[in-house]
Amino acid sequence: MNPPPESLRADAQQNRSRILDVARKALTADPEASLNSIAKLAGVGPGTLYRHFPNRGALVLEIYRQEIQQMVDLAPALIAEHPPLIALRLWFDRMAYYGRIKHSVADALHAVMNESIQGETYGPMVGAIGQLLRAGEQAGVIRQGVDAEDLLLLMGFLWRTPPGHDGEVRTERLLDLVVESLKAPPSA
Amino acid sequence: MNPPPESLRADAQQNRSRILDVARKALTADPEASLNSIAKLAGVGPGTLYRHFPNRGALVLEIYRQEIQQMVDLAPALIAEHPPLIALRLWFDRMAYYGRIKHSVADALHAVMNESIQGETYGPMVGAIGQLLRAGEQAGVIRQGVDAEDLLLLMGFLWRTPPGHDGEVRTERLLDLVVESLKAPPSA
DNA sequence: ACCTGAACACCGTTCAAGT
DNA sequence: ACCTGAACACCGTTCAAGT
Repeated sequence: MNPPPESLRADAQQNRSRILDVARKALTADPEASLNSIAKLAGVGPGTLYRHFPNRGALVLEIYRQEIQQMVDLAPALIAEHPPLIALRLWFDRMAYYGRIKHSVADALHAVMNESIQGETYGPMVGAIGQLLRAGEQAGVIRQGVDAEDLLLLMGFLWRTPPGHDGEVRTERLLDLVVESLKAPPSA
Repeated sequence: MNPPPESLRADAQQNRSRILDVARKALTADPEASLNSIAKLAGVGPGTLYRHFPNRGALVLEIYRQEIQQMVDLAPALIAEHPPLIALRLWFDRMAYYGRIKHSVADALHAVMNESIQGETYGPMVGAIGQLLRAGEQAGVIRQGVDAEDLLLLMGFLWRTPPGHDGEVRTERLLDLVVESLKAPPSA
């Protein structure tokens, strides 16, 4: 799927793809694997790795890009074979699959930290949201049975909104959408 | 808000909070600031920093915990002062504020990488989602005007779902919820 | 044109010595 | 009981020397 540029010499192309293969496995196993250790596993000198990928980010990015490319190619394929709503659902299912097995190296890089943070903060945050939901339920303005953890998870987009004015507008729109979906149906 | 444990000697308490203050600023400015440099800025030896926080994660976690605590305390305060739906909205507004200024150090740690990844993958992913949405619009089963970027942002919870069976169930439930909200209203 | 691998500055982490 | 700071193994990165 992203063949190494043909402009490279044959041995350079081989090195490049062997580095990528090794790096994907090594970084999936241990997100903090050192670049020197990856070079050694790939059987090249550290300088060779740096010739192809000037820094850690460039290497991770290339691995990530290959995975993204798979997702992008999948969309038209699903549209061709399924009704639109099914296609959309299947596409997001695949995205969920990547998230689940942490096959995405970019994501895996954060896993260690997220785990420790999760344990200490998840509970209190869910508790706070639970209070807000219950207050609304008792007042009859929020529908029954909304799960606080679900809502926290869904609200995670807040942490990934692009900076700047556009991001704020988008955030507002999404917040409206979510809050709207929480409202209790008008009573009969 | 999280005063250093009283069991610590007075000078240790001072060191601990000075380290946290310095670390919050330093890590916000540069997510990759070294622990040795933080120790130096705080005017303590590296050993002292490690005595209080055995690794980088522990330090980041403590900073993060202080910020979470603010959010948790805010919930009952808002409930006391506003109608429930307003309280809920204000709380998430505050959460959005943290996301926006990247004041969360945990988040800032990922910023560098996210930026480069963003540029290269955001476009193609939005394009793929756009295709899926348009296919549904043309078939009349997805409502008009849903923004592909909005949807990608909202779907980000997929990357943060906890592993294991519970996570899968929750993911399914949220996917259902989102896909449901995309459906076109039954035509008159 | 590309690769190797020694070398450099710096990192996280430890621990003997101090107070 | 806590702090200091030298020291260690290792990291990312560079670059002269090779083919």
